[in-house]
Amino acid sequence: MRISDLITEEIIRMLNESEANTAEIQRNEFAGLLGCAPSQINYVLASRFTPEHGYIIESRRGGGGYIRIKRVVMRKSSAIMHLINSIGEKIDPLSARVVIENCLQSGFVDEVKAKIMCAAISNNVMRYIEVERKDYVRAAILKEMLLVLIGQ
Amino acid sequence: MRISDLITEEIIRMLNESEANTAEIQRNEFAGLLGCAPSQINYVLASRFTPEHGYIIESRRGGGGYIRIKRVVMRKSSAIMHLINSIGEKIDPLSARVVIENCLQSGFVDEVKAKIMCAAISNNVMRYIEVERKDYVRAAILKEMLLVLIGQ
DNA sequence: GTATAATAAAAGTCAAGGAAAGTCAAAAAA
DNA sequence: TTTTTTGACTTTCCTTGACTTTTATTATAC
Repeated sequence: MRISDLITEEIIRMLNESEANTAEIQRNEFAGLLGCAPSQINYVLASRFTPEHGYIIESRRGGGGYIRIKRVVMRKSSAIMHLINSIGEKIDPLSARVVIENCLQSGFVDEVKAKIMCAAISNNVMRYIEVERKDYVRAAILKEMLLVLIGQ
Repeated sequence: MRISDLITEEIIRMLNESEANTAEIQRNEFAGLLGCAPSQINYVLASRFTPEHGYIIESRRGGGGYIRIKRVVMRKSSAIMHLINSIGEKIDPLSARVVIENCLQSGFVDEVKAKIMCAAISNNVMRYIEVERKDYVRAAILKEMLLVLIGQ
């Protein structure tokens, strides 16, 4: 079996194990582990983990450097639609946070947008709402904001 | 983990704790605390706390010397602060739209963020709120979201 | 007592070296 | 021919230490 396939499989395995669809490696260490030349990692990333394949690579040189492979979830809009449907007509604060965190991890929103969304459903807002309505209002706000994302 | 990151984190922490967005250190003491060479402090400041990053450094040598790191609060922040104050405790739908439009025009937000903010205070959300409370809830949501922008 | 000189206590500069990742072309394998 | 593998070389970033400059304090001269 090709070493390239080994590398590919190992990265995929790491991605599958990761909650955030992200694998982080140290190139030299990783190469040593799999018994190949460090630059072969670059070859595999360049040939099989491109944006066209649905991946984003970040890296950093120097001491403590790393290579981070992110799997971007395609069919963004259907994923968001799914999220919206899962919310239903009400949602508790914690679940709402999870939904937003999910969007952030999946790359549907950046950090600022995530913060804006959190702010919109924060306790500072919700204290103006009658207790028995909070979950419904929270769901309404969240869903409206998520709908915007589908258009992007 | 890199020592540079430690230094960075510690400075940021001090800045966050400071009311005046200012951190003051003694280079040698600080380096000793974090276990690094004193000149590494200079490296971190030169590479991560430049004016382009939004910081200003002042220092003084000799006995009782110091390094002062100021986080520059840009005009943006005070402008947004002003906006928030102008909203008060309630706002009607039209004025809210104007505020958001303002942020868009001023470049404080991009189009997607503006749409998200509009969505959060849209009629689809507001219909869950009792009529006499709508303006207050709208103001609360809007102000919370604007607060996020100050951090950017 | 004041002015000057010596000393000490800081911070600044810079270059060398090390620790990573990136590039590219040639050789090998499929 | 195309894909894989390797290694030499490059670039970027981090760390350290030797040396310099500035400022404050103390000692000395008058």
